[in-house]
Amino acid sequence: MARHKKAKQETIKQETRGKLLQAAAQEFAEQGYDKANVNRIAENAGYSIGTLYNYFPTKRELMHAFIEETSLLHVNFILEKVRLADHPDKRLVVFFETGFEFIQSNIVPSKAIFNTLNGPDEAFKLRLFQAYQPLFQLLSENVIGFGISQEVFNQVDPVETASLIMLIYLGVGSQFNREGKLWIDASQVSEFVLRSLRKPGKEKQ
Amino acid sequence: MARHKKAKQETIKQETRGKLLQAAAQEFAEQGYDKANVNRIAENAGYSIGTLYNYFPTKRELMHAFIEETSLLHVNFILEKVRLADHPDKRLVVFFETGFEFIQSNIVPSKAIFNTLNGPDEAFKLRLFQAYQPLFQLLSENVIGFGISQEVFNQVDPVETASLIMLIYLGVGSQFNREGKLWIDASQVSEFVLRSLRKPGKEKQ
Amino acid sequence: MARHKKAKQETIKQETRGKLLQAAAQEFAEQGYDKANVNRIAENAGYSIGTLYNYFPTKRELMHAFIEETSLLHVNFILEKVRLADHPDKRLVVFFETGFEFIQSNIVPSKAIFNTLNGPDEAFKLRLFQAYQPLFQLLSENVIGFGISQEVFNQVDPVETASLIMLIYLGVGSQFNREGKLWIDASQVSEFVLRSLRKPGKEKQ
Amino acid sequence: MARHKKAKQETIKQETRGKLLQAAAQEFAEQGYDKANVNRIAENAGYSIGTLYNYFPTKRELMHAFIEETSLLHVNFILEKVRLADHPDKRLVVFFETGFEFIQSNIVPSKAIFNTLNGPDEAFKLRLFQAYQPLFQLLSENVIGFGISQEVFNQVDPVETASLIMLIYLGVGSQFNREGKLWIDASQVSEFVLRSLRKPGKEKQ
DNA sequence: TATGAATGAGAGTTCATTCAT
DNA sequence: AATGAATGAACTCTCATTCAT
Repeated sequence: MARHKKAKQETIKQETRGKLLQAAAQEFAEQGYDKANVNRIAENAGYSIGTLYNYFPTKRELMHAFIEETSLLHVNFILEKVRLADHPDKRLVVFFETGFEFIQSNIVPSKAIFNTLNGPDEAFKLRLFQAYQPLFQLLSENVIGFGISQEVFNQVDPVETASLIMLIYLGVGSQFNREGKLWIDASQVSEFVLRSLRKPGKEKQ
Repeated sequence: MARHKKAKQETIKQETRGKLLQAAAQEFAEQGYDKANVNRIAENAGYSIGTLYNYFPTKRELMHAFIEETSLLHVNFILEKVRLADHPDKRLVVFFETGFEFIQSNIVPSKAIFNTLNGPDEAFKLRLFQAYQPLFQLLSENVIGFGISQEVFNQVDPVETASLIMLIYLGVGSQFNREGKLWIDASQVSEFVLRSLRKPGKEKQ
Repeated sequence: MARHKKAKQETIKQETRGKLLQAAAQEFAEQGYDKANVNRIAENAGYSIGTLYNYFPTKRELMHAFIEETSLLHVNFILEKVRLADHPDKRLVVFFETGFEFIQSNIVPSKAIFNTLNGPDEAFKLRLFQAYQPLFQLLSENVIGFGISQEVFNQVDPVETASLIMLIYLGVGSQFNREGKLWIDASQVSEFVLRSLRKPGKEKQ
Repeated sequence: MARHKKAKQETIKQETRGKLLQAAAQEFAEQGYDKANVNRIAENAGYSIGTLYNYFPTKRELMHAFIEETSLLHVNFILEKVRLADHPDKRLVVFFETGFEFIQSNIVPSKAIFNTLNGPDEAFKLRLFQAYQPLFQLLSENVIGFGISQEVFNQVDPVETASLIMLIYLGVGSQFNREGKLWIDASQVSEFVLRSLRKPGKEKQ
């Protein structure tokens, strides 16, 4: 087989895979993992059920692939932007801003992720926690730890505080209306958190 | 039928119903609603499937009954205790303390409730939100609004802030290990929140 | 036990039995035998399921009792009236008149009977055919045979013709609207049949 | 997919559907709708229960499909033949002849249809009445109305008389023995009806 | 590479019947 | 004579998965 033909086939495969994952996200978001129907996923993606099974050997593997794919995008999107800020306050603000921005422009997969995050399946949860580990580390080291070392934030436990902030982020993020609008502004959330973190007398002007 | 006989039958019914609901809580907690198996619930409760269906006409109704029952206990447990405190700070502390206490002494039903709260079923969520409405009202009026009027708390939006606190409460509460131990102390959580709420210069000694 | 007490008990039993049969008729009429629910029958009769089973050992037996009871009333009602008429024409007219009259004043049990008559259960059908045998005999002997011997009717096969007339009677009788009104008059039906039976030149004036 | 492959698959589907419908007819005929067992239908057709449900989404839909299919055959079979006759007498004779012929060569589905026609399910009945509407129209217009206009038949109400004839047809047709033999000849039935319809002095030689 | 007809274990639900009271 | 809580076999329907084409 000619080399260019192989490359073309590869492209086709990636496209098919992408469409299937997108349809899976939709289904997982609407129905949750347990009620999600693989036949319907294949159909909505425009392929036969046989094709889906050529790409993902089981329903669980499909879910795994979806988790991996989405969380990677999610994490990278936030990571890049946060690191550009230099002040601890600014980093926290950017964290919530970009985080919510990602959610709002990816409502469907985000909803599926949030459902899974609080669902009963421990194996899925573990995968998600691992996938979101970089975000957690970013918060505890590059935001809170950084803020403490800069003497801008109170002497709190970075790990526990990072957990609380993650929890707030995910809690707020998981509640949006049908248009993907959150019920609270990113700025208000960061305000709330910063008031708790900042050393007295160190308020930003 | 003799009066005492009727009363006795009523007792029997309540006992059966209770056992079934308890087994349901266990199953819902372990499996989530969709994977929960009504046959297993009946069996674990020590009854046949027919008996379960004599008490609850569908799996959904069983879930509804469980939600109603548990959330009522949960809400009342917190409500009573919080109202006894007179200082806004104290009320918030008591809110988290009694809240987490309830969760720790009712791990199984709590887990089922938290799963549902973030699950894909909107109808269940609605029921839960309605059931937890009193708790939300307590926070926004009797804690935050009260704190603002006492000039102890900052001039924040009581409703939005109550939402954030509920979210923190539920987020923290939903993550406990097998023994029902939370990963963070109630006192640390209230510390975090109070630092954000308190007016500068109004810290409790 | 005193004799009058026994008699009183007997009366109570008959009353209970009657109410149960009435409720059974209603249920059989609305649902057909297979979908009929014995628990519902007991409930609608105002008794517990246990009581129903004290009177009728199985659902089938309940049906049998209902068939026996109703068909006996039905047959006797017609038999008595038809025999009073002396002219063959008149007998046929009375047959349809009293037959439809019975149906209209007993819509509920009649509907149940007609359903059963054309239902898939051969055992029930057999019972019904036996129960309606007297009516069939009345037609073939006392109406058609009588008409032929009186040289008023054509020389037809009395048995086959009786079957056709029974069929017409039951067919017409099984189609009434909600108020029990038939779609055709008894007189029109007997007209139709008499035109076929009567010898030319023997029309009644 | 190659064109001939698609066509082949279509053929397979039609074959499977046909076998399932045939097995359904058998089961409906023997048991009636309520006691009919879909698992048994699938098994007797030589397929798994899953396959049956790939073709018919519910038991009711299976029944609907069966009704539609069978009644169409039944009606068309009679319609074509009756229209070929030119004399009103002949048309009635042909109506009964071809009607009973169809029943005798399709005993199983016919039995299922007759059961349904007199069963308790109003929705099924409605469908059947609609499906047999053309036959009814044929009788009232092309047979009876035609006979009256030709001055061969008495001045009867065409609609009511058509109903009576339909009723006789269905009543006679629904009673056959195990070999599908009816208890009366088509000729005897048409004799009976024609004697009632024909104008005096217009008897066919 | 893509297809989709076929599968069957497993789920929720019904209801005739029992029996201790 | 009357009760009704309890039973469990049987039923309809779902859907992840297979495999021959």
